[in-house]
Amino acid sequence: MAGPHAIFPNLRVRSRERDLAAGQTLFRTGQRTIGAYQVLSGRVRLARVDRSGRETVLYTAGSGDMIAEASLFSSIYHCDAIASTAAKVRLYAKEGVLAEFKRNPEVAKSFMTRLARQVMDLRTRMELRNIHSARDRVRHYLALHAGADGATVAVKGTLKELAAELGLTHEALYRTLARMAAKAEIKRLDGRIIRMRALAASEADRS
Amino acid sequence: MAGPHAIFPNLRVRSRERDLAAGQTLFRTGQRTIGAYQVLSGRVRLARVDRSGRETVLYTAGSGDMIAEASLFSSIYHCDAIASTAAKVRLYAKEGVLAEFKRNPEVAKSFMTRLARQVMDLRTRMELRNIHSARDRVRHYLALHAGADGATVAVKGTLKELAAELGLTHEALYRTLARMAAKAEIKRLDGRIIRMRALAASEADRS
DNA sequence: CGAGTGATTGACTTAGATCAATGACCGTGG
DNA sequence: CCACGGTCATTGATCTAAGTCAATCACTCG
Repeated sequence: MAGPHAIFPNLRVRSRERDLAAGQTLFRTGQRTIGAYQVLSGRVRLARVDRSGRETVLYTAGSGDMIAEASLFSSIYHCDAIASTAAKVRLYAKEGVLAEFKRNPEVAKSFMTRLARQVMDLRTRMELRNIHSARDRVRHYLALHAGADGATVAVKGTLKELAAELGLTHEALYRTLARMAAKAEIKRLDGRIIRMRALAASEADRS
Repeated sequence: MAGPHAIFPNLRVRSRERDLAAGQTLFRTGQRTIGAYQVLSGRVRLARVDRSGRETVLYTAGSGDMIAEASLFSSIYHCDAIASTAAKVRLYAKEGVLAEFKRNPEVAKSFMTRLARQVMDLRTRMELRNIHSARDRVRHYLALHAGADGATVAVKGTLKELAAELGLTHEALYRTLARMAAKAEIKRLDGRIIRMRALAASEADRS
């Protein structure tokens, strides 16, 4: 959970913090947009309610995540935002941000950069989720997150969190890592995972 | 596949079409960026090659998808782009686009809008992929894509494509739909799926 | 009219989800 | 200072839904 860094690091865009109790609504579909938010702590879910009255979760934002970016370019919110846990959020007021974009193209550019990176990240994650085998998913993740040496992967946060990011149950992840370690495909030291034989890892696949 | 609409509908940003043969490289990691591309037909994959020489696919772009948006803000490409099939792409030259952004904030804004929407879309898809049960995944999808009446879902493309989007095998999708239809949870007419009893769909879950 | 593809269904297998239990750690309040 | 409640890490046993392989039928396209 690296402490959430500000969305607009370079400049003082008008922003305001707000605390939410669990279950509290941040905004609702149809309300006029006042800006985008960054979740500083806790979890906030975006959801839509269909005609039948049941809620469909679109996304659950955790610490550091931004929500309602698109609201900067729209006059009303298109989904509801509700705090799933007690949470703290920072509001970036729409007019302030847009005015700053117009005034200062560099800020607009850095925001676009941020969005573009997010798109890439998300696509990468999607591709990961398309891999069905837990082992291959882990391999893919390790390959993508290897440090400069191509072998060492620093695990940020807990393994449970990693499991969630990989779309696996934590048990499945533990087992997969254990099996890979048993086969000397990886080694584990404290918070790091070392990929051994990054080469030639396609054969010898008996459990 | 709905004909790909131009990325910059409003104005004539310098763009150029290019045809790729299957297997042909569009760009490689480390090359200087010349711009972003939109895939007009065929499929282009983004991939990284790890130190061991094996390729990890980050994303496969189909007709209408944009790739390398982030390259507009970076001086080098960070992954390889290779045509998986014969393909046609449109290049939006970096300088032209960036200059236009600076000159015309509205264009920048519309591009940001596009990126923001993409982020939201991707997050929504991610949330979908977090659902493990095929049936619930289909339900979630239907709820999200219901038309104005809250019940009718127009299926764009083939069911196989839908299966891919849902992250299911086509067999699994066929079976799930068949089962839901058998239980009168949905009805199917030509290309549409009608959600019956959108309400009260949580009980009665025997196969 | 055959080749290619989508849609569909059957049979079988298995990987991963689920349920469950244990040990290590950690902070905290009494 | 230590016992207790909570969470993470780990492993075992079991079950089932979804993947895999395979076959069939309907269509469409040259």
